[in-house]
Amino acid sequence: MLRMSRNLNYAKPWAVTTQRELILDILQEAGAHIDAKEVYRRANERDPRISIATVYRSLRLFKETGLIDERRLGQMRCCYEIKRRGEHHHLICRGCGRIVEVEGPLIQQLVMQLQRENRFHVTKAELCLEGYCEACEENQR
Amino acid sequence: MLRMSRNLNYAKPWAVTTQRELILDILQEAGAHIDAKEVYRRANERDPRISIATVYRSLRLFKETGLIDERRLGQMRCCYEIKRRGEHHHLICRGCGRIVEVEGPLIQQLVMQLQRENRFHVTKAELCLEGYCEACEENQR
DNA sequence: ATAGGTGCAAATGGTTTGCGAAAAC
DNA sequence: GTTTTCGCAAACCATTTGCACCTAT
Repeated sequence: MLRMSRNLNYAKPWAVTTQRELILDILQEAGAHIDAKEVYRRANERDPRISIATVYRSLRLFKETGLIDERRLGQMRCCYEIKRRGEHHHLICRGCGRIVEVEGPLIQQLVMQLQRENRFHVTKAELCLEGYCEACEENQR
Repeated sequence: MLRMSRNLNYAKPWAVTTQRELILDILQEAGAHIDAKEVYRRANERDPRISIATVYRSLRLFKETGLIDERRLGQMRCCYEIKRRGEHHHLICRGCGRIVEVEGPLIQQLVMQLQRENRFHVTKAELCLEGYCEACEENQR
Protein backbone atom coordinates (compact mmCIF):
# COMPACT_ATOMS: atom_id res chain seq x y z
CA MET A 1 0.00 0.00 0.00
CA LEU A 2 1.16 3.48 -0.84
CA ARG A 3 2.34 5.12 2.29
CA MET A 4 3.52 8.55 1.33
CA SER A 5 1.41 11.64 1.34
CA ARG A 6 1.00 13.78 -1.71
CA ASN A 7 1.02 17.40 -2.43
CA LEU A 8 -0.44 18.71 -5.63
CA ASN A 9 -2.74 21.70 -5.76
CA TYR A 10 -4.06 20.76 -2.40
CA ALA A 11 -2.84 22.73 0.58
CA LYS A 12 -2.26 19.88 2.97
CA PRO A 13 -0.73 16.48 2.44
CA TRP A 14 -3.07 13.59 2.85
CA ALA A 15 -2.74 9.98 3.75
CA VAL A 16 -3.59 7.10 1.47
CA THR A 17 -5.82 5.08 3.75
CA THR A 18 -7.26 1.69 2.87
CA GLN A 19 -10.61 3.29 2.09
CA ARG A 20 -9.12 5.84 -0.24
CA GLU A 21 -7.03 3.21 -1.90
CA LEU A 22 -10.10 1.09 -2.45
CA ILE A 23 -11.95 3.98 -4.01
CA LEU A 24 -9.01 4.82 -6.23
CA ASP A 25 -8.83 1.20 -7.35
CA ILE A 26 -12.48 1.25 -8.26
CA LEU A 27 -12.07 4.43 -10.24
CA GLN A 28 -9.05 2.93 -11.93
CA GLU A 29 -10.86 -0.26 -12.87
CA ALA A 30 -13.93 1.57 -14.04
CA GLY A 31 -11.78 3.56 -16.39
CA ALA A 32 -14.34 6.26 -16.83
CA HIS A 33 -17.86 7.52 -16.31
CA ILE A 34 -18.67 6.20 -12.89
CA ASP A 35 -20.90 8.07 -10.53
CA ALA A 36 -20.76 8.34 -6.75
CA LYS A 37 -23.53 5.89 -6.14
CA GLU A 38 -21.88 3.23 -8.24
CA VAL A 39 -18.52 3.84 -6.61
CA TYR A 40 -20.21 3.33 -3.28
CA ARG A 41 -21.97 0.21 -4.45
CA ARG A 42 -18.74 -1.39 -5.57
CA ALA A 43 -16.77 -0.22 -2.56
CA ASN A 44 -19.44 -1.63 -0.32
CA GLU A 45 -19.11 -5.02 -1.97
CA ARG A 46 -15.50 -5.27 -0.96
CA ASP A 47 -15.72 -3.46 2.35
CA PRO A 48 -19.23 -3.44 3.79
CA ARG A 49 -18.16 -1.11 6.57
CA ILE A 50 -17.31 1.76 4.28
CA SER A 51 -19.60 4.74 4.48
CA ILE A 52 -21.12 6.77 1.68
CA ALA A 53 -19.76 9.86 3.38
CA THR A 54 -16.25 8.54 2.91
CA VAL A 55 -16.92 7.99 -0.76
CA TYR A 56 -18.06 11.57 -1.22
CA ARG A 57 -15.23 12.94 0.86
CA SER A 58 -12.70 10.96 -1.12
CA LEU A 59 -14.14 11.96 -4.46
CA ARG A 60 -13.96 15.57 -3.42
CA LEU A 61 -10.42 15.19 -2.25
CA PHE A 62 -9.34 13.50 -5.46
CA LYS A 63 -11.05 16.15 -7.48
CA GLU A 64 -9.38 18.94 -5.58
CA THR A 65 -5.96 17.41 -5.89
CA GLY A 66 -6.56 16.95 -9.57
CA LEU A 67 -6.46 13.17 -9.55
CA ILE A 68 -9.86 12.81 -11.12
CA ASP A 69 -12.21 14.85 -13.23
CA GLU A 70 -15.80 15.48 -12.44
CA ARG A 71 -18.14 15.72 -15.40
CA ARG A 72 -21.78 15.99 -16.04
CA LEU A 73 -23.21 13.63 -18.60
CA GLY A 74 -26.67 13.48 -19.99
CA GLN A 75 -29.44 14.77 -17.86
CA MET A 76 -28.01 15.40 -14.52
CA ARG A 77 -25.70 12.60 -13.56
CA CYS A 78 -22.35 13.56 -12.19
CA CYS A 79 -19.54 11.27 -13.16
CA TYR A 80 -15.96 10.87 -12.16
CA GLU A 81 -12.95 9.55 -13.95
CA ILE A 82 -9.25 9.25 -13.40
CA LYS A 83 -7.50 12.09 -15.13
CA ARG A 84 -5.83 11.07 -18.36
CA ARG A 85 -3.60 12.65 -20.92
CA GLY A 86 -5.42 14.22 -23.76
CA GLU A 87 -8.67 16.05 -23.61
CA HIS A 88 -11.66 14.02 -24.51
CA HIS A 89 -15.33 14.65 -24.57
CA HIS A 90 -18.51 12.68 -24.46
CA LEU A 91 -21.29 11.76 -26.72
CA ILE A 92 -24.17 10.08 -24.99
CA CYS A 93 -26.95 8.10 -26.61
CA ARG A 94 -30.40 8.93 -25.31
CA GLY A 95 -31.59 5.57 -26.49
CA CYS A 96 -29.24 3.05 -24.96
CA GLY A 97 -27.18 5.26 -22.70
CA ARG A 98 -23.96 4.26 -24.40
CA ILE A 99 -21.19 6.76 -24.01
CA VAL A 100 -18.72 7.40 -26.78
CA GLU A 101 -15.57 9.32 -26.15
CA VAL A 102 -14.42 11.69 -28.80
CA GLU A 103 -11.27 13.67 -29.14
CA GLY A 104 -9.31 15.49 -31.70
CA PRO A 105 -7.41 18.65 -32.39
CA LEU A 106 -10.44 20.64 -33.50
CA ILE A 107 -11.86 20.86 -30.05
CA GLN A 108 -8.59 22.16 -28.71
CA GLN A 109 -8.37 24.68 -31.51
CA LEU A 110 -11.88 25.81 -30.90
CA VAL A 111 -11.22 26.36 -27.24
CA MET A 112 -8.02 28.23 -27.99
CA GLN A 113 -9.82 30.49 -30.36
CA LEU A 114 -12.65 31.25 -27.98
CA GLN A 115 -10.10 31.96 -25.31
CA ARG A 116 -8.36 34.49 -27.47
CA GLU A 117 -11.50 36.13 -28.75
CA ASN A 118 -12.98 36.61 -25.30
CA ARG A 119 -9.84 37.38 -23.34
CA PHE A 120 -10.56 34.51 -21.03
CA HIS A 121 -8.26 32.08 -19.39
CA VAL A 122 -10.09 28.82 -19.80
CA THR A 123 -9.45 26.26 -17.08
CA LYS A 124 -12.05 23.72 -18.00
CA ALA A 125 -13.76 22.88 -21.23
CA GLU A 126 -16.56 20.41 -21.49
CA LEU A 127 -18.34 19.48 -24.64
CA CYS A 128 -21.35 17.32 -24.07
CA LEU A 129 -23.30 15.89 -26.95
CA GLU A 130 -26.56 14.04 -26.76
CA GLY A 131 -28.30 12.18 -29.48
CA TYR A 132 -28.98 8.77 -30.90
CA CYS A 133 -26.51 6.18 -32.08
CA GLU A 134 -27.06 4.40 -35.35
CA ALA A 135 -28.91 1.45 -33.86
CA CYS A 136 -31.20 3.51 -31.65
CA GLU A 137 -31.90 5.94 -34.44
CA GLU A 138 -33.39 3.09 -36.47
CA ASN A 139 -35.31 1.63 -33.57
CA GLN A 140 -36.98 4.98 -33.16
CA ARG A 141 -39.28 4.10 -36.04
CA MET B 1 -53.56 37.28 -22.26
CA LEU B 2 -52.87 34.37 -24.54
CA ARG B 3 -55.78 32.09 -24.53
CA MET B 4 -55.08 29.35 -26.98
CA SER B 5 -53.49 26.08 -26.17
CA ARG B 6 -50.40 24.92 -27.94
CA ASN B 7 -49.22 21.73 -29.40
CA LEU B 8 -45.59 21.19 -30.16
CA ASN B 9 -43.72 18.02 -29.30
CA TYR B 10 -45.89 17.61 -26.29
CA ALA B 11 -48.62 15.03 -26.44
CA LYS B 12 -51.43 17.04 -24.94
CA PRO B 13 -52.39 20.65 -25.46
CA TRP B 14 -51.98 22.82 -22.44
CA ALA B 15 -53.54 25.97 -21.16
CA VAL B 16 -51.75 29.24 -20.71
CA THR B 17 -52.72 30.06 -17.17
CA THR B 18 -51.81 33.26 -15.40
CA GLN B 19 -49.07 31.48 -13.50
CA ARG B 20 -47.52 30.04 -16.64
CA GLU B 21 -47.76 33.35 -18.36
CA LEU B 22 -46.03 35.04 -15.47
CA ILE B 23 -43.24 32.50 -15.57
CA LEU B 24 -42.88 32.88 -19.32
CA ASP B 25 -42.70 36.65 -18.91
CA ILE B 26 -39.96 36.30 -16.36
CA LEU B 27 -37.99 34.01 -18.62
CA GLN B 28 -38.52 36.44 -21.47
CA GLU B 29 -37.32 39.41 -19.47
CA ALA B 30 -34.37 37.56 -18.04
CA GLY B 31 -33.26 36.79 -21.55
CA ALA B 32 -31.03 33.96 -20.45
CA HIS B 33 -29.32 32.06 -17.69
CA ILE B 34 -31.90 32.11 -14.99
CA ASP B 35 -32.30 29.25 -12.58
CA ALA B 36 -35.41 27.83 -10.96
CA LYS B 37 -34.82 29.52 -7.65
CA GLU B 38 -34.48 32.92 -9.23
CA VAL B 39 -37.57 32.39 -11.38
CA TYR B 40 -39.45 31.56 -8.24
CA ARG B 41 -38.09 34.58 -6.40
CA ARG B 42 -39.23 36.94 -9.12
CA ALA B 43 -42.55 35.21 -9.63
CA ASN B 44 -43.17 35.41 -5.94
CA GLU B 45 -42.59 39.15 -5.99
CA ARG B 46 -45.43 39.65 -8.40
CA ASP B 47 -47.70 36.91 -7.16
CA PRO B 48 -46.95 35.89 -3.59
CA ARG B 49 -49.37 33.01 -3.81
CA ILE B 50 -47.45 31.15 -6.48
CA SER B 51 -45.83 27.94 -5.39
CA ILE B 52 -42.37 26.66 -6.12
CA ALA B 53 -43.96 23.45 -7.36
CA THR B 54 -45.74 25.39 -10.06
CA VAL B 55 -42.46 26.92 -11.12
CA TYR B 56 -40.83 23.53 -11.47
CA ARG B 57 -43.83 22.04 -13.23
CA SER B 58 -43.96 24.94 -15.66
CA LEU B 59 -40.26 24.81 -16.40
CA ARG B 60 -40.55 21.14 -17.12
CA LEU B 61 -43.53 21.70 -19.36
CA PHE B 62 -41.79 24.46 -21.29
CA LYS B 63 -38.72 22.32 -21.68
CA GLU B 64 -40.71 19.39 -22.95
CA THR B 65 -42.61 21.47 -25.45
CA GLY B 66 -39.35 22.96 -26.61
CA LEU B 67 -40.10 26.52 -25.54
CA ILE B 68 -37.02 26.78 -23.41
CA ASP B 69 -33.64 25.15 -23.12
CA GLU B 70 -32.21 23.73 -19.97
CA ARG B 71 -28.49 24.05 -19.55
CA ARG B 72 -25.92 23.37 -16.95
CA LEU B 73 -23.50 26.13 -16.19
CA GLY B 74 -20.52 26.13 -13.92
CA GLN B 75 -20.52 23.69 -11.08
CA MET B 76 -23.98 22.40 -10.80
CA ARG B 77 -26.47 25.12 -11.45
CA CYS B 78 -29.24 24.37 -13.86
CA CYS B 79 -30.34 27.28 -15.95
CA TYR B 80 -33.17 27.94 -18.30
CA GLU B 81 -33.58 30.23 -21.24
CA ILE B 82 -36.08 30.94 -23.93
CA LYS B 83 -35.10 29.13 -27.07
CA ARG B 84 -33.50 31.38 -29.66
CA ARG B 85 -32.27 31.08 -33.16
CA GLY B 86 -28.65 30.26 -33.47
CA GLU B 87 -26.70 27.95 -31.28
CA HIS B 88 -24.73 29.61 -28.61
CA HIS B 89 -22.60 28.41 -25.80
CA HIS B 90 -21.38 29.66 -22.49
CA LEU B 91 -18.19 30.75 -20.92
CA ILE B 92 -18.42 31.27 -17.19
CA CYS B 93 -15.96 33.12 -15.00
CA ARG B 94 -15.07 31.36 -11.79
CA GLY B 95 -14.08 34.66 -10.29
CA CYS B 96 -17.03 36.95 -10.78
CA GLY B 97 -19.60 34.55 -12.14
CA ARG B 98 -20.05 36.57 -15.29
CA ILE B 99 -21.37 34.61 -18.20
CA VAL B 100 -20.26 35.28 -21.74
CA GLU B 101 -22.11 33.84 -24.66
CA VAL B 102 -20.12 32.63 -27.57
CA GLU B 103 -21.13 31.45 -30.96
CA GLY B 104 -19.71 30.93 -34.33
CA PRO B 105 -19.53 28.53 -37.22
CA LEU B 106 -16.65 26.51 -35.83
CA ILE B 107 -18.75 24.96 -33.12
CA GLN B 108 -21.36 23.92 -35.62
CA GLN B 109 -18.72 22.49 -37.89
CA LEU B 110 -17.16 20.59 -35.04
CA VAL B 111 -20.47 19.06 -34.08
CA MET B 112 -21.19 18.12 -37.66
CA GLN B 113 -17.87 16.43 -37.98
CA LEU B 114 -18.24 14.48 -34.77
CA GLN B 115 -21.67 13.45 -35.87
CA ARG B 116 -20.35 12.07 -39.10
CA GLU B 117 -17.33 10.37 -37.60
CA ASN B 118 -19.34 8.59 -34.95
CA ARG B 119 -22.49 7.85 -36.88
CA PHE B 120 -24.54 9.67 -34.32
CA HIS B 121 -27.56 11.81 -34.72
CA VAL B 122 -26.81 14.66 -32.35
CA THR B 123 -29.86 16.31 -30.83
CA LYS B 124 -28.18 18.50 -28.29
CA ALA B 125 -24.73 19.99 -28.10
CA GLU B 126 -23.49 21.85 -25.13
CA LEU B 127 -20.09 23.40 -24.79
CA CYS B 128 -19.37 24.69 -21.35
CA LEU B 129 -16.21 26.59 -20.62
CA GLU B 130 -14.99 27.69 -17.23
CA GLY B 131 -12.13 29.98 -16.48
CA TYR B 132 -11.22 33.49 -15.50
CA CYS B 133 -12.00 36.70 -17.28
CA GLU B 134 -9.30 39.29 -17.79
CA ALA B 135 -10.13 41.27 -14.64
CA CYS B 136 -10.38 38.25 -12.37
CA GLU B 137 -7.25 36.74 -13.81
CA GLU B 138 -5.30 39.78 -12.63
CA ASN B 139 -6.96 39.92 -9.24
CA GLN B 140 -5.84 36.37 -8.69
CA ARG B 141 -2.38 37.71 -7.79
C1' DA C 1 -0.69 13.71 22.50
C1' DT C 2 -2.23 15.53 18.35
C1' DA C 3 -3.95 15.77 13.88
C1' DG C 4 -6.40 13.66 10.44
C1' DG C 5 -9.79 10.08 8.84
C1' DT C 6 -14.00 7.29 9.48
C1' DG C 7 -18.81 5.82 10.33
C1' DC C 8 -23.12 7.07 11.66
C1' DA C 9 -27.04 9.72 11.68
C1' DA C 10 -28.96 14.03 11.05
C1' DA C 11 -29.13 18.18 8.18
C1' DT C 12 -29.32 20.36 3.83
C1' DG C 13 -30.83 21.88 -0.72
C1' DG C 14 -32.92 21.16 -4.89
C1' DT C 15 -36.65 18.86 -7.12
C1' DT C 16 -40.81 15.97 -7.36
C1' DT C 17 -45.26 14.13 -5.91
C1' DG C 18 -49.93 13.07 -3.64
C1' DC C 19 -53.91 15.20 -2.68
C1' DG C 20 -57.94 18.11 -2.03
C1' DA C 21 -59.43 22.59 -3.72
C1' DA C 22 -59.88 25.80 -7.62
C1' DA C 23 -59.86 27.01 -12.37
C1' DA C 24 -60.23 26.04 -17.23
C1' DC C 25 -62.50 23.93 -20.87
C1' DG D 1 -69.22 17.96 -15.59
C1' DT D 2 -64.69 16.48 -16.78
C1' DT D 3 -60.11 17.40 -17.04
C1' DT D 4 -56.28 20.16 -15.94
C1' DT D 5 -53.73 23.03 -12.90
C1' DC D 6 -52.61 24.89 -8.42
C1' DG D 7 -50.90 25.33 -3.65
C1' DC D 8 -49.48 23.02 0.15
C1' DA D 9 -46.92 19.87 2.68
C1' DA D 10 -44.62 15.77 2.63
C1' DA D 11 -41.48 12.87 0.17
C1' DC D 12 -37.35 12.10 -2.26
C1' DC D 13 -32.55 11.86 -3.54
C1' DA D 14 -27.91 13.26 -3.76
C1' DT D 15 -24.59 15.44 -1.10
C1' DT D 16 -22.67 17.50 3.12
C1' DT D 17 -21.82 18.04 7.98
C1' DG D 18 -21.41 17.47 13.25
C1' DC D 19 -19.72 14.57 16.29
C1' DA D 20 -17.71 10.81 18.88
C1' DC D 21 -14.53 7.31 18.02
C1' DC D 22 -10.52 5.40 15.88
C1' DT D 23 -5.86 5.28 13.81
C1' DA D 24 -1.41 6.66 12.62
C1' DT D 25 2.06 9.61 13.60
